[in-house]
Order: sequence, then C-alpha cells, then structure tokens
Amino acid sequence: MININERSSSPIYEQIIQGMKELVLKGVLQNGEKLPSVREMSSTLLVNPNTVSKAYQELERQGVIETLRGKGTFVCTGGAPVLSDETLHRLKSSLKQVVLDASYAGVSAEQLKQWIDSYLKELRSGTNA
Amino acid sequence: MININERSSSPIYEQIIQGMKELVLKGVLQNGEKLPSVREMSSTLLVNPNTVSKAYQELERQGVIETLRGKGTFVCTGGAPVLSDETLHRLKSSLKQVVLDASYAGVSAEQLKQWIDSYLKELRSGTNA
Amino acid sequence: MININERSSSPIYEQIIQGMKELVLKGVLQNGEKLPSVREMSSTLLVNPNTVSKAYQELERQGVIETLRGKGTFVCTGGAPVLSDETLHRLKSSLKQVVLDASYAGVSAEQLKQWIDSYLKELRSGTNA
Amino acid sequence: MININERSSSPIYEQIIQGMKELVLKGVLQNGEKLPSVREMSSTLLVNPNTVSKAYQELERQGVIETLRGKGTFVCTGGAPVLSDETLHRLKSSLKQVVLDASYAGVSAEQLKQWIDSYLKELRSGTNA
DNA sequence: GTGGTCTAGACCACG
DNA sequence: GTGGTCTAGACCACT
Repeated sequence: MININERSSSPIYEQIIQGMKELVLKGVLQNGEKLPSVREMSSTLLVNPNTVSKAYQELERQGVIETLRGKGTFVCTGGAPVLSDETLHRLKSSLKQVVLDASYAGVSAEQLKQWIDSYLKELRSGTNA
Repeated sequence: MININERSSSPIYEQIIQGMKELVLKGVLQNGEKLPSVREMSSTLLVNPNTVSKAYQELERQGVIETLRGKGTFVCTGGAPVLSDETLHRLKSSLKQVVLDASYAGVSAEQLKQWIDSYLKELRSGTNA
Repeated sequence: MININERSSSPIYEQIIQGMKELVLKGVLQNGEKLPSVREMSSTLLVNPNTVSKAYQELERQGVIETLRGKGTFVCTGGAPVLSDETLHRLKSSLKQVVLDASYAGVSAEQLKQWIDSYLKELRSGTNA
Repeated sequence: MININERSSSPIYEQIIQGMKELVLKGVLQNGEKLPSVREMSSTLLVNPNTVSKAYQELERQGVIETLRGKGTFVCTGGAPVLSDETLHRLKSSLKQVVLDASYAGVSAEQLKQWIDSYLKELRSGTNA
C-alpha cells in the first residue's frame, strides 16, 4: 500500500510516515486497527526492520499510532491536534518554498490551489492518485 | 537582505538560494545586476564561504544567475521557465506533503490558499513579511 | 482492585506487582490470606495468564507471597525487610532519576516531599487516591 | 564524566541522557557550550556511535541540547519547562513506585526526603556523589 | 570535521 | 509472536 522511492531525497522512514498518515486520513486504516508488524512491513517494503521501527516510533511520538507491549502497533487518531505556533510557522515556511519554486517554474497560484483541492478530494474519497 | 536561521531544518545553502530567488522576484535584484562576491556574501551572512559557493553554483545550475569569469556573478532572469515533468512532479509532491501536514495540524484548505495569496502579494509588492 | 493500564510505560506484570504490594500495605490483603488463582486473576484483569504468573513468581521471590503446592497462593508479610546494599542502591538511583526529572520539569523538592507524605497517608488509611 | 553501567536495567542511551542532564544541571556543561561529538563520545564511553546519537537526538527533542548542521551539538538550556499534566502524572507515578519499594525495604519517608535534599545539594554544588 | 540515514544481524523483555 | 536495544560498518549531506 505504501510506495517507497529509494531515489527520493526524503529518507525512507519519512516516506513510510507520510504513507501511513495518508492511509489513516483516507480511512484505509481505521482507528484502533492493528498495523502490520515491523517485521511484516519491512519484508513487504523490502526495507530494513530498523527503518520501519524508526518510522513507527516517530508516528507514535506524533500521536498517530500507539504501541501495546507484546501485542503490536495500532492506529490511534487521537483528539484535537495541537496547533502550536511552531507548527504553523513550519507549515507556512514549507508552503512559501513551494510557492517560490512554483513561481520560477511558471506554475500559477490557481494551479496550486487546484492541486490542493484535488489532493484533499483524493484523501476524502480514499482513492489513490 | 537575506535572513539565515542556523536552527532551521533546511540547510543554510538552501536558505541562501531561497533568499536570492525572493530578492529577484521582488525586483530588489534586477536582471543583469552584479551580485556580491562569495567572499563578501559569506562575511555579510556570517556563513562559511563554501556554503555560499554551493548556493551560487546551484543558482547558476537553475539559470537564476550566471558567472562571467573574472567579472563576477550576475542576475540572469532568463527566458521561459523550464516546465519539465520532473519539476512538476517534485512541486506536486512537496505540495502534497504540506497539505498532508496541514490536515493533521487542523489547518484548512482555505487557510492554505490564503497563505499562498498573501505570500504572492508580498513578492509582487517587493516588501518583507 | 488492581488497575491495569495497557498504555503505561511500565510492563503489565510490574503493575500487578505494584498493585498487590499496595493492597498488602493498605491491609486490604491480610497476612495469610489466600490470593485469587492465576487463572482467576487473569480473567479478572483481562490479562494474559503468563503475565499474572510472572508477577506471582516475582512477588514470591520478593517474599511478599508464598505458594503452597496444591493449596494456593498466600500473602506472607514475613519478617524483617531485607536491607541489602544493592536494594538501597537501586532505591537511591530511582529516586535520583525522579529528582532529576523533577528538576527539569520545574517541580520543587517541597512538592516531591509533599507527594511522598500524601502517598504514604493514602497507604496507611487504606483508601484509593 | 559519564558512567555507563552495562549491567544496568536501563538502556545505555538513557544513562547517557541522564548523565548529560546531570552535567548540565551541575553547570559542568554551560549554556551554549559545545558537546563532544558523537564519535568522540562513543569512543570515550566505549559505546557504539549510534547509541550516542540516539541519546543526543532524544536530548534535542527534550530541548536540552540543539544540533547545528555540520557544526556539532550544543547545550541549550531553553526557556521555561513545559509542565504538562502528563509529565506531572509520570513523575508522581515514578515517585509512588519508589515510595512503595522503600516501604517494603524498611526505608522511612524521612530517609527518602534526606536523599532528595542531599542529591539536590550535590547538583547545585556541581560535585560528584 | 559534523550529524543523519540505512543495512545486517544479534539479543532481550514482554505477553 | 511483538517491539526495543545494541553493535558494526557503510554512505551521504552539510559546513
């Protein structure tokens, strides 16, 4: 379900994190559902178990999943997200970077907004791109 | 003119690249204008010369500036932007990442679009945030 | 009578041990009293029998309970406590860790001492927090 | 400066974290001071670099230190600590565990309080136990 | 030089 | 069976 691109500049564990978040938002992974074990995931993605483990730990830190000792890892789409100033600032910075690059690539604001809508629609409908 | 944040998650040379691009788009740096030398820039920004050098090289590779041997480095807001498939794909990926994180942070699509407009306005008016 | 928190960082068998010790100190479980069997306990706490078994074994090793073959398991608040150097050292280490974390969390020594008293009072009165 | 006990039940990276926090509180490591590099530390402590790295990353997450890309790691005894309910709860639980064990070992509340004071004094004077 | 990422393979605690 | 820890050794990005 998750695509790993070894050539991507973003590290594999980040790709797993993003992939899992997508699956959760799309509803493919429901709240409380058990995730594939670290070993399963690692053999599915052809990735080292440690890498998967790192992704799971980060996801747990972010409150997306939780680990029950000896039982496995489970989706836990917890309460309201924390909207810290720092989070907002990071978000705005990333967006600025995108807009700046888009300007240089000749991509219009309208195009960007359209992409946002289409991606959100994709998330809500639970389909793949 | 360019703000460097040593603690930012994005590398310093990237911050320089982004800063230069902003200055060009804002019109602070005009086409054909001479840029400060690597040495000047590095002492202004309190940054390692190698880092500035790397930024300049990347900016040249992207066609934003050009180096004339013995004369210096100049802005060159050359012809039509390169709209390669690969560029588009990277742009969409980055945007997806932002939208995904925004979803988890509880930031709405409308807010994102507003941020895009306000940043573009900032670029066009040539002011700082 | 014992609360198990699957999400706690301390393992379930430790929680059982702590819970049993509390019950004994509070006098809820009297000296010589028979404890529920492993099977009963495990179905009461909704916990794996192996986990309860491990807790009982550890409690027996610590001299808190004793098993009479064929008869069951009994509370045995035996003679003088073992005050080995090793026990003292472990105790001091754990306390150090708590004080260190408290320092970083901005919790005062007075607050810690107050917590100690209030917990001891809770134990002596046999009530729950 | 940091003692590692391979036989301890607490993982090595935790021991490093605790050790570093002690050094910072004692003032042995001043605010802004550079820490030994991961490689140095690992060869000093006779521990794998990855283990040191894990400790440093966790310390950064806790705001005790900060990493400047390519430059190294530095002490950053940041602003006011966050006194979340969850932190308080964990602290109280740990303390309860200590008090309970102390009760069984025949260690009095006065003794515990004395240990707290003596450890804090040790921290403030910057000496070793 | 710095830290960050990844792999391979081992051992252990927990349930 | 689960995840957590540790080692060894490699490669890479950044300054």
